[in-house]
Formats: sequence, structure tokens, C-alpha cells
Amino acid sequence: MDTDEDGDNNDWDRSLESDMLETEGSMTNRVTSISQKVILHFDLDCFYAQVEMIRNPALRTKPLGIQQKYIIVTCNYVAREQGVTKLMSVTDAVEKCPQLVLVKGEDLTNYREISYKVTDLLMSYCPLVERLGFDENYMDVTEMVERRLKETRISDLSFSGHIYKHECVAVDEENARLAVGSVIAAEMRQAIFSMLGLTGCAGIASNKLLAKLVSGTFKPNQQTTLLPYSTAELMSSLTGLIRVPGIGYKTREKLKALGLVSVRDLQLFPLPDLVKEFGEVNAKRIQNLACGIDESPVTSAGPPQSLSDEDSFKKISTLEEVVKKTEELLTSLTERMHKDGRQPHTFRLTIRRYTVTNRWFSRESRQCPIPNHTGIKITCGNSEAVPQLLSLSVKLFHKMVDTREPFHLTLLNVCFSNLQAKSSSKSSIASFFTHKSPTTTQLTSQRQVEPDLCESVANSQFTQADVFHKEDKTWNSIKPIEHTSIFPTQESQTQPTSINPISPMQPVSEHSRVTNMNIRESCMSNVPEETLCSKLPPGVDPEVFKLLPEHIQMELITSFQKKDSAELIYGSADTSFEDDPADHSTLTFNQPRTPERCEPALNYCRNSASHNHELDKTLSSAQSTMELHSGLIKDTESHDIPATTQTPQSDIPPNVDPYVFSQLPADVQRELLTEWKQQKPVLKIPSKHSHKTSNTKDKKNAAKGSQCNNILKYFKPN
DNA sequence: CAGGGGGTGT
DNA sequence: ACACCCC
Repeated sequence: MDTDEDGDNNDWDRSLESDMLETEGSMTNRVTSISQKVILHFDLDCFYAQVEMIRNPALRTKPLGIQQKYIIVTCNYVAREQGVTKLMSVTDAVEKCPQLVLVKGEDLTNYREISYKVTDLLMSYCPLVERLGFDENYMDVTEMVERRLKETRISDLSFSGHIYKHECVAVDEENARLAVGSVIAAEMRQAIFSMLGLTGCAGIASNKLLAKLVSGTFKPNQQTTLLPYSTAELMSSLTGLIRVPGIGYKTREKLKALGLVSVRDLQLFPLPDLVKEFGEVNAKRIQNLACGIDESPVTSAGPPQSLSDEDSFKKISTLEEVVKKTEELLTSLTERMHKDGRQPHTFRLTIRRYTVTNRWFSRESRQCPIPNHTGIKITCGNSEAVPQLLSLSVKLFHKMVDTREPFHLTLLNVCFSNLQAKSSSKSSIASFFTHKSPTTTQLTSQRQVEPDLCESVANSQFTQADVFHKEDKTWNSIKPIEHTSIFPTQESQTQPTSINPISPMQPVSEHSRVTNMNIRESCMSNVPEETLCSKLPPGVDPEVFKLLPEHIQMELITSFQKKDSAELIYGSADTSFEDDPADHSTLTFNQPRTPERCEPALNYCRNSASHNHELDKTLSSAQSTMELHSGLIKDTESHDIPATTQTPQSDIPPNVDPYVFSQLPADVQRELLTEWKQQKPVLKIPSKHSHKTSNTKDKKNAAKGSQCNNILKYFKPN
């Protein structure tokens, strides 16, 4: 019943063969190479630690550990140099490194928010992005690569970053697609760095497994491409079976029982015997994994399918304590759920009992439907929801624990699932096409437009972006970013081999610029450059602008044109940095640019009509981006520019940067405030359950962009 | 295994 | 409801 592969009996043979096969350009090889995908895997460096270092740049030079309970879940590279590792106990870590600075990381709010910004940013370039945890993303760029390839000569291509087990490889027909993939990966990493200040690694390969494995080969802040014929080498470099993603603890134990400990062991083990242990599907899957074969598709990230909140502790042994802890958890969970905007229809309570043996095993849960009246209160933010859920919790709790007997819990978890976009009877296609601004009426579907799809997309206005936009206060509260340290110049970056052709950091060489132009698809050759360039508001750094996906660029340009309001904000754009001129590496608005600096940007302004991109989605990403920019404006310039008006932050929507707001003329501020007050109900978008879906993944139909219009609010007084 | 999440498959 | 997977 799985939609997955069938007829993959010979996949095994064929791909093993193709691994071993030399690069003979046989016909079969050609055919398979055409169907080869290009998959990127992105992995942020010590993610939580990076987030904390952004919040407090003083931590950058210190050994930093992120602490959850008594565990260091991750640490920065300064700490690693001193022997601190992930998942080390606090005691051990402090022993190794007495100066270790500890930051509590139990509240994931900030991490989650920034994590989604990364995913969103990636999705804005290419919708096929899959999250893995908070700090990893897969991306299927096969189509993007194909498009670029058509427009560029192979002789103009080169690899960006490392190539697994090679110093340097010439681009030929066989590897051209991976080469393009490597360039795209470099661009994405640069975008993540420029927009969000985060560094990370990337792997480029023909499937998810290999992309992930190869991404870790050069570690912080570098990228690596795997050429197909190095697959076997990569796989046998793995020290144990558990290093194969997809083979976890349990599987490893079973394999060990069969006498299999190495990757080679599993590759060579007779499949029929493996089938006896794991069943046919799983046996093939894991043996394929051992060979570097993985046909699992990249499934689009959507909004999360469940929201949960949990806490662990030494001991809870009374009902009162359970109720109190559960109430705390429910309070924060319902708040998150409310911000999400969807309505949960299932509630689950999970406990972990203390046991001497088997600590890891013992999670028990009970779930139940959430009565509609309660569900509605959750999404509406009605505080009555918590007591109602608490009552449900207690009932569920009693199904697991007999409170007349002694009990000893070490964990409580509350979880909402079966999340559905709120239904809104009045919402219809018609309203979708009429009530939005023209620029937001584009479709979000990556597939061709089907009316019902269109409708569900239109009406399902939940977006991940909403979540973090609403929670954006946390972002706004982030401490000033020291761009000198957070945005290293190209030269100071640790990876000499991955010079990015589109780096906004430094003047780009003529050569790389040309190369890049050639790689880029259908530039807007029919639009006079000056025309486009002149559309950028004076304060917008073209080098940053060009990092945005072209449809967002077009969107912004359109918005700039519509209202000259950009000047409201950027009119004083001459307030350039007094900083070190060498610091042009910094991501900036308001940084004056010479006209020639605009030119490269034009290469990124392709005809959006040719793409049918999902504007709704990407706009919310652009919005995040713009928020960040405004954050940076604040961060970098707050000392020279006094606020003109003081407004209680509570009156400003969370997605509007207070500093940017404060720079607006007083009358404009007043107008905006009025508008926001009127729009309050509108901002909290109702929407309809999203059935039907567009992509490989069905369940969720991530329709995004309820607040797309808000991006314009940064520029228009309206 | 920890910790605080998240996912899919049965 | 759990098993297993991922970070």
C-alpha cells in the first residue's frame, strides 16, 4: 500500500553495479544519469550554540555549552577544542573545561523559530525541502539543476566546495549536475549566512542518504560533493552500522545478533536471511542503505503535524504534582497552538515511569479526541481551554496510573496532533481572488493549478511563518549582532575551497561573476538593467537583494514601485556605516552602493512568470528575511539613530520591527497603528482544512502566507 | 542512554 | 498505543 517503490528488485543489482561501474558512458549509464536526482543536505553547525551566540555575541569567544537538565546537548567549537562533546554530562564537561559557559536550552522557542526561518528560506528557492530535526534540511534540486544546466555550457561550470576524496575535478557531462548542485548549495549556505547569520555544512549527492553522509566530511561551515563512483568508499568509511542513517539502535542490535557489525557485513549478507529478520521491505531497505542506495523522496516540509511540550524531572509521585506540572505544560502548549492557528483534534498525555532497568523503554501514553468546543478555545486563545484540557489529562492519567498505589514518574508530555486548519465557511475561491492585493494572489501550488487544490491552498492560511512571526518578539529581543564577528569576510572563512561566486561579502571577481551569470537561468534579459536597478530603494543592498529568490525580488520591486514609500524608511539612506570600511562584508541595508554593484543583482531577477512559484509560501519567507534585515538595521545603527517616536511595543504587530517602526514619520506611525488595530481580526487567519495535496507528501498541505501583505507594510504607509 | 523535541509505520 | 527512526 505504500506509494513507494516497487519493482526495486533490480534496483539493488543495478545500483550496486552502477557503484562498481566505471564511468563508461554506456547507454544505460546515460539513461540512469538522466534520472539521477541531485539532493542537498544542509546541517547547521552546533545549532543551539549558534543561536545563543547570536543572542549574545560575547559568547563567541568563550567555550559555550547548551544545557538541558544535566546534559550538554551541544556546544560551540571553542568548547569542543577543549574536549567538550555533545550529550556529555554537565559534570564531565565542566571537569574538562572549567571555564565552560552554560546556557540553559530547555526552552526551544527560539531554536524552533530560527530553525523554521532556515527551512523557509530554503523553501523560497525550491519548494522541495524536508526538515530533519531543527538543524537539518534536505532539498531536492533536481529540477533547478536541470534548468540551469540548459542555460549553461559545461565548460563554464566548476564545483563549489570540496569533492569527496578529490582535490579537484573537472566538470564533464557525467558530473555536471552535481557541479551545479554544489553551486546551488554554496548559494544557499551563503543566503542562510547573510540572512540569518548561521553557518552550516552541506552535502551534495544523488540521494538523501549520501548527501547526509557526505555533508559531515568537512566539518564546520564547509560543503562536500560526492561523485557517484566514490559511493562505495564513503560507505565503507563508516565505522559502524549505526552510523548509517536509518539504522538505529534496535536494528543494530538485531544485526549484531546475526553477526553483522560493519557496513560491509550488511552489504554482503544474503538478502533472504535478512528478510527473515526484518521482513522483505525493511530487509531491502537496510541492505540498500548499507550500499548507499536510498530512493526515499524528499518530502516537502509543511507545518508540523504535532506540537508537544514536555518536562523531565527526578520524581513526581503525587496527583497534585502531576496536575501542577501538567497545567504548566498545557499553558505553554496551548499558547503555541494558538499562535499556530490550527485546531488540534487529538490530545495525548505521555508519562515515563521510573524503573531501575529499562529506563529508556518506558513511555506510556493515552490519547483522546478533543471536544470541539475545547479545540476552538485553544485556537482562539481562550484561557478556558487549559482547565478543560487539564480535566482531560487527569482522565487519561488515571487510565495509566492507579493513584492509590505509589508511583514514580520522571517525565510528563502533552501533545496536540491531528491538527486541522480552522474551517471558515465564508472563505471561498472568490474571496481569495478578490480580497488580497494583486501581488499575493499567486498560487502556492508547485503543481499545476487544480481548482480544488487552489481552493484548499487559498483557504488554508496557516503558515509556519505565522508561528514564528507571531512569536517574533523573541527574535526582536535578540541582542545586537556584532556584524564584525558574525559576518566574517570571505577570507576569514574557514573554507578556502568553497569560494562562493555570489558572495555579497566581497567584490566578486569578474570571472566568478561571469560564471555565475551563466549558471543562472533565464535572466531578465528583456528588462533593461537600469530600470530594474533603479527600482531598488536606495537603502537596499543589491547584493543582499539578489540573494532573494527571484519571485520575491519581483514582489519587492513591485511593492517598491507601487508606493514610493520605501523612501519613508530609506529616505535617510545616506546614514551609512561609519564603521570600518572593510566591514562591507556585513549584510546591510542603507549601505550605499555604486551603480555597478547593482548589476550582478540583475542576474537574479528572472522572469517570475516562467516559474509559477508559490508566492504565498515564499513571501512569508521574504517577510522573515525582511524582518531580519530590519533587525539588523536596528542592531547596527541603533546607536546613531534616535527613535523619532515612542510607541508601546504591544501596539505593534510582532512581525514589525519596533525600530523600523520608530523610524517612520509620526503621522505614518499613527496611520499604521490605526490600520493594525482594524486588521487585528484579519491577522488571525481562519482557514479550511486542507485536503488534497500537491506533492509527494499528502498529509499536510502547507499553505503559507497568511500575512503576505505584511511584507509591504515595511515599505508602505498605506 | 541522557534532553526536548519531531517523524512514520503497524 | 506503541515501535522505531531522526536530530
